[in-house]
Amino acid sequence: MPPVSDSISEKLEQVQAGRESRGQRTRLGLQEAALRLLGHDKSFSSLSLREVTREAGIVPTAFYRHYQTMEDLGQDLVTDSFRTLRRMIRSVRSEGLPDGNVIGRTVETLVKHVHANRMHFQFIARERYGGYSSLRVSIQQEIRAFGADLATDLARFPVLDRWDADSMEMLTTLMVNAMVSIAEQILDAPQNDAAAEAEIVRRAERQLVFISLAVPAWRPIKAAK
Amino acid sequence: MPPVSDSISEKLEQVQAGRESRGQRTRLGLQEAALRLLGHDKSFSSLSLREVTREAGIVPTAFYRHYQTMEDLGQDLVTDSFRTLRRMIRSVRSEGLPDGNVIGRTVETLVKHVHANRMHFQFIARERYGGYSSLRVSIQQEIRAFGADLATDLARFPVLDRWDADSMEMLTTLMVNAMVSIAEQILDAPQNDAAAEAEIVRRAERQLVFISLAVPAWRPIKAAK
DNA sequence: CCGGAATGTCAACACTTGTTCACATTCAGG
DNA sequence: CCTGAATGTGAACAAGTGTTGACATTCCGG
Repeated sequence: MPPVSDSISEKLEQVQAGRESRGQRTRLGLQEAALRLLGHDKSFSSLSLREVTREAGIVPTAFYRHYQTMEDLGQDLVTDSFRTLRRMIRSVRSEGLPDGNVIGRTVETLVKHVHANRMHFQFIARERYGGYSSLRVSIQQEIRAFGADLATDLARFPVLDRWDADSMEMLTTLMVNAMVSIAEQILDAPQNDAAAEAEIVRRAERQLVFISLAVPAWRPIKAAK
Repeated sequence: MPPVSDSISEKLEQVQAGRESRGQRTRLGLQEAALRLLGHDKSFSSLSLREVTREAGIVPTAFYRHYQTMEDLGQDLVTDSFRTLRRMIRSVRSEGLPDGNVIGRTVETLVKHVHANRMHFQFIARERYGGYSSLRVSIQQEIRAFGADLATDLARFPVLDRWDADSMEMLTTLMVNAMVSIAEQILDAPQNDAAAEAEIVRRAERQLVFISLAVPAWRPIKAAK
């Protein structure tokens, strides 16, 4: 169970022998090198091709065997990062219907996954509004898709299944924004500071509880269609 | 009434003659040049010293007469951007107590000011989670301060004046996040597309109304102090 | 008006960058 | 096994970068 490469191995469907080809391996190496460099303060857009290849232990020209430009590498990172995100929400969904406090469990899993995929989340946070515009729109699209997923999940709740699409979208964007904010706070908090992190979690849960309080009071205009 | 320089002229209190000194002028020129370049897709961190001086119509070495490093220029831009933000909230506050729908007026003023200071807001959005870490923390501090301002404003409302500080902070961060999100959406929307913008405003108002619906249901634990 | 501080200019440096080309190595399949 | 494709390597280029030092200009206060 290699810790990272499985996210890649899913990608190649036509390679019958489970081993990744050499190309795929260094391709992955480039992605990991970029993520590693991103941790150290810089943003992806201010990351040079040579820097990445150097970190990946490869000569600059070899880069072109895999990507035409740095922007393409970024695209790969976007899709990969959101693959892990989707996996997360899938795991939450599979834990059955709301029995305990859903909010607490959701926040907990979110935090756990942010830690497990720290660099991917960092990349997303940094590129969401900075750097290459193509990456920006990709990220926005993926976030919207994530919100849609969340909507189908929420539709299984007692009251919400009667809501119109517009109201649903409003609620999900509100929650997605909250979750994004949580992830960013976790990333900015000092690592291995359990107290600070607990405080963040506490506040996040209070926020979500507060939001949920508005649900019964909302009158979704279903006839407006 | 020079459109931009007034935000700077406030700065110099010891210059008695209303005219800015040559130094202040080119200093301002550098800031404007940076903002101008930022509009064209790049982020501040991936902006070279020479690029800025070139845009400002100045030789690279002259830069050092005003700033020690690009990061310092960024700091100036941060404080300047938030000066306009504070001015905005002040204007909303001075419009008297809540008579009409507060939410509508707030969103409207926000959108107006985003347009009036488009490049400043763009800078903030881009650097909030990218690039130089020193700028990141400055921005976070300023945003927190903005939330505190909002809290004192909200404390004049009937119900909220009984809330404890913790609950107040939760509410303000929720609203600030919403406003930040609005600003970012406005920035990303195609300019001069009134329809798209109206849609954004509509959604934003619905979100804020929704949030406000939770207020009566919330039980602030004041004794928890 | 004049002398010193503030500001701006020019030339040069040592580096890094993206991209190219020709050449070496590795690999997979007939 | 051997051939062609995939992948990696090395040298070289033109251009851009941050920073330095010495020199010119502008400006303001005594």
